[in-house]
Amino acid sequence: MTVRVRFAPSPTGYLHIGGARTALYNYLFAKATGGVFVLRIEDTDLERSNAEYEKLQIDDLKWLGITHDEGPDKPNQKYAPYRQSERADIYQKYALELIAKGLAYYDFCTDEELEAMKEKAALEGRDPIYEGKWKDVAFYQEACERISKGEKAAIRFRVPKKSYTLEDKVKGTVVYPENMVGDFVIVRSNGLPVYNFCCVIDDHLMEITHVIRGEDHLNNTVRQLMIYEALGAKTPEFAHVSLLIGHDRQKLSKRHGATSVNLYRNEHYLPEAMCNYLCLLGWSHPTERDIFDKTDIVEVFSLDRFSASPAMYDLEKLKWVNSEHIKKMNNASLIKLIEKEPETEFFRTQDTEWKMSCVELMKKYANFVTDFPKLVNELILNEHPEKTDAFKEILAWETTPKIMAFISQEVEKKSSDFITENELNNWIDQVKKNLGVKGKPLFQGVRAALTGHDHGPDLKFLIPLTPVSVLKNRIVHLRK
RNA sequence: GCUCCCAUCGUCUAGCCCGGUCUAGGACAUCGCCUUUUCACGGCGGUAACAGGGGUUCGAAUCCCCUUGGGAGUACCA
Repeated sequence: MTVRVRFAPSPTGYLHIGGARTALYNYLFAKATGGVFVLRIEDTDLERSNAEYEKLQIDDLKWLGITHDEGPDKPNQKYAPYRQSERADIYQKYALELIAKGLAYYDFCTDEELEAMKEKAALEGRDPIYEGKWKDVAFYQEACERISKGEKAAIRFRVPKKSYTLEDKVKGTVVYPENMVGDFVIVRSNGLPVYNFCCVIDDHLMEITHVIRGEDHLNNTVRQLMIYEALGAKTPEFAHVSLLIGHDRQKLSKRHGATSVNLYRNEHYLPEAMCNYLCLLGWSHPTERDIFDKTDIVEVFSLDRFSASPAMYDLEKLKWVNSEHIKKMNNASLIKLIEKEPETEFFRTQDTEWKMSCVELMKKYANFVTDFPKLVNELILNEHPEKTDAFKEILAWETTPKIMAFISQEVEKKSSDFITENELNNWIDQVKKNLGVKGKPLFQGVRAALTGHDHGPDLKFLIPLTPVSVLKNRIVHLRK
């Protein structure tokens, strides 16, 4: 039996970090088992759903490299359509079937009646469980007549009086007691079916074998178990992954800041890093590796390494993972990415050799691709570096002004575009011999004279990357 | 409230299922030291956790119960 998994987002907003994580787990599981990854759109809530969001979410998924085998954007597929809004007749058919079997019934209650029931229940300290006004099979004939006359009614599922047990891949055995839920609506009075109903029918019809989704669905599952049973359908395996939480330990949501994938995409985070980090929240590598890409992980991915407790989404660690992926990346690809960044004219117009050594040097300090232009501007192109206290302190050493005078004189003499590492070493040697400076005063002095900073990348790599024209202007600025 | 789920360093986690090898391992962050004739690189190291209480057992982070804490669900949303 081939594994078939699905990711089923509602197109009611941007792709969320948490959604991306569940999608990733499904994708990984499909790849690891040679299975099929299905994308299904759960857009039965017409008021909140929006086709634009569907497209945006698919784009974000694609950006992350989480590609589906089946979905609404692919033609001629066996299980189509993949949008719930296009499957209304299917749900209708099954709902009618359940009514015919007495497993569901029409409910003519008005919103006001329902509201009154809820208030009464709240007052009595009970759960607002539907009392079953139209539950009696004796109403069946009457209900059918009213419906055939065009009257509107919701369809409710008749909840069996028994408890249910789920063997969850992550949570273990979960027991849902009898009376946990009241008869619930499966089709709204406007004719549109409801999530718990569609979901089961689709998973059944699409032959989904494993449902990997967020823990927020764990309580829902009992309703779904009931429907599988009523349908006489085989239940898939379930894996309820723990939720992502924010710093306040609440379920991650918009108010925690950057929680949509497109924000990270816009900031040019590396998609591989994003997946790497997301994968690690709630799942652990069998050999405790923490930097990997999808191809590595597919070989070892399994459902038995999930943590059962929620995981806090932490930007600091994401940052680190991203920086590790930058270091891992080859320089040529990195250069391509950097050149797509704004304000990189100078970078783009240099020769390959320059770019290669620049990237090689800067990647040690960059956490994000967007750091490269910043680094280049700050470290290489800045002609007017801020004279920090640390710089002024170095300037106050008695040897520093002498070093500056010498360096300035040497730089002034240069007519080439760049100075070489050898030339730099030469200057350092001369300062050492002629001025008798060595050790910390020497290097700090030379660094201060050339860069205006008290720290930074190795001078022998940094200075040969800096245009002589910049050096000249910078030194004038620094000596003032 | 009710139902379900969860509980190891500040954070992500390994270990738990199959009790001894755990004076609890790794990673991020943080701190310190070393090295590179300077430094934001690199190397090494430190601080830091089994929520509490009862059992079971020769022995419990690991099994059971209770308490506490946290989370989720409780819709004609998904």
